[in-house]
Amino acid sequence: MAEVAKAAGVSKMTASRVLRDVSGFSEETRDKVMREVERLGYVPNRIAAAFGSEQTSTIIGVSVPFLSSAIFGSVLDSINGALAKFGYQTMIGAHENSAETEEVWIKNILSWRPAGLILSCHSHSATTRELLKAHGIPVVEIWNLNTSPIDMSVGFNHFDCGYEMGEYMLGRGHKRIGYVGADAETPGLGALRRKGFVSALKNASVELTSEEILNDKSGFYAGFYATENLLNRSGVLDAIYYQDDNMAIGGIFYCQSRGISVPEDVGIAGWGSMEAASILPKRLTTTVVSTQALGKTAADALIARVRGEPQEDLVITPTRLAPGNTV
Amino acid sequence: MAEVAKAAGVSKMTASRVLRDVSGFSEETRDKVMREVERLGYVPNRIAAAFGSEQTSTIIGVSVPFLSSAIFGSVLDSINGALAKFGYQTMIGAHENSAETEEVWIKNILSWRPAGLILSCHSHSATTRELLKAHGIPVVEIWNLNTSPIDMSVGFNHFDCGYEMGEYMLGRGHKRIGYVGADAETPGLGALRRKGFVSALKNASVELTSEEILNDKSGFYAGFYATENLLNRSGVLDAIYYQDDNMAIGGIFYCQSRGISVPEDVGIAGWGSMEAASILPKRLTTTVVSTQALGKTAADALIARVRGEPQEDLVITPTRLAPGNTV
DNA sequence: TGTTTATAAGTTACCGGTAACGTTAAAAAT
DNA sequence: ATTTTTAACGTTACCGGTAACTTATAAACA
Repeated sequence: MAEVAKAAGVSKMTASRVLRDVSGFSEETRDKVMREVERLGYVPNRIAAAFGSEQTSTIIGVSVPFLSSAIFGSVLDSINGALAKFGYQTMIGAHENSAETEEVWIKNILSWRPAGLILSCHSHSATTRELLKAHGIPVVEIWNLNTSPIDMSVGFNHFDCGYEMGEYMLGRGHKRIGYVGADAETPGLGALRRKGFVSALKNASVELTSEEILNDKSGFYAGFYATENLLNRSGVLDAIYYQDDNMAIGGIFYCQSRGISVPEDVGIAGWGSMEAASILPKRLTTTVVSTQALGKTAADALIARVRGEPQEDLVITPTRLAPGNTV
Repeated sequence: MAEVAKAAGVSKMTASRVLRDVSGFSEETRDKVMREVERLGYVPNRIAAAFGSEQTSTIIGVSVPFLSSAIFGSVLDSINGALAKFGYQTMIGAHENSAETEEVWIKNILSWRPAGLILSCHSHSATTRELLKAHGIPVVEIWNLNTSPIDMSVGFNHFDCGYEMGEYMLGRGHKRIGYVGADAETPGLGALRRKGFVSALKNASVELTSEEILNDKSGFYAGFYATENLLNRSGVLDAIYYQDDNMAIGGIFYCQSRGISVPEDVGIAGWGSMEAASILPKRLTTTVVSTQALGKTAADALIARVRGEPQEDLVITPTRLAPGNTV
């Protein structure tokens, strides 16, 4: 910048002012400086800027369970787009549903003095909570609505999603009901939906007949395979609730391959309105969620807090049970 | 750090040495310093570190078309994991298959003085190429093997993938052949596979009978819908090559919904060995690719270059045509 | 014993910006 | 004509580490 300033015949400080577009320079000076910036191909050094102004950087840390998850990918896209628009850079982390991995990542990212963090879908270690509180950095926890957040929480109410689906299935007259999930060792929020689901059944004095929770990651084949296990083990079921749509689709395919009709022989419901469901011959009964809305809301909330604007601590992102033709 | 040093009764410099684990201190001193680090909850300031050591930062920029794409998500996971292991932070960007968006992102990330960049799946603007060459920063271009890369290239040979599939289809006796793609306005590398495919047909004096390239993003429903358009327009086809597996699956479902048998009435092939194909009743004919291998290879290549270790400029990630039961 | 060598520190200057404050000259108010 | 205000700059110090150098101490050696 010193070079640019010298070439433009002004002081470093004036060049800095022009580049940051703060007040204190004339139009004429701006032109002179910008011309030299262009000519010399000057690329500002944000490291020095972040360092010089005792402020935090324009980095925002975003952590998700896996980057390969389609549904979180779409949340990430939405967050990243919203943040980029306001001049923030996204630093990502994949915590793999482990509080330790998350803690390591958080320690790392805090050393970059980020302006804020967006954490998803995991309960944090004690150290993590302390660290974040001590730094007083804006944090949005997303995915599940957390009623006692570190700072802010934007998310779906997974328990209610499950509860609602439980009531719906009972309402359709089902009695022998199963559940299919994944990630047994590192439970995500599917576990919370299951809890809500089971709770709805309990209220009607119905027990979960059987369940199959794999150790694998969720996916089409996991759903296929788990359904096979479940049905082999428990015999006839009226309906099965799946951790998510992809697993439910796998279940539908298993049934199809064995000549089991859906929903006549067994009802199937998922969660998450995932894209794959769009090609099924029957519309999948599921809970519709907007990952776009979630991501944007979370990013906006974080930016508001960073800028010191008023912002609710809790924002629920609505979900809707969409009855299809599979239950 | 000054506080820590003072508390430990050593100089700032010694504390710095301990924290970076470079030589020049005793075990006793390390213990003293580390104890105070723990006690005071010191989190190092990497911004100051990157600034102080005229070096580049430990940030690595990674740009992909979309974060919501399942296949790139898996590449990202693999890259991020490999980079994190070596103490690098990933800054992501989504270029949405636009050279301008990419350019804006690159200018932004360069202001963070990253140690290196991983760019995917897009030809760059002239300004971008100049900027990167001028900065002399290590760059790996991934996804497609680029024979004249800015710096390094790690990828699949998309043209050959298409060519191979073209030959395979001809070998199965198909003559009236169609193509289905997406992203017409912002073509990715599906366009290159199509080119290879068409080229194989041409070599056997076969013209592409018909094609349907949507403006939408690729996906199950896009494949479903595009197949409907294609078949309505061109009547009977022997086989269809799809931009990727997800679209091919959509195509299979369209056929199923209309009572068209695969592969008896029409053959269907995709690309990318995507997870969804695992639940199909028939194994999908496709090209198997390893996104894991690609990501890890790219990250390793970049780190090698950053560290000044010897590293090939071009690394091809092998692909394999996997004949299934759909062609 | 004196000299060399290795190890463990401390000192100083500096990285490239920005905050805070000081200066100047022109415009506005009295 | 003088004072006050304001916009447009310039100066200086500083952010929190690290590189490069210097110094102190102890061990190894001729």
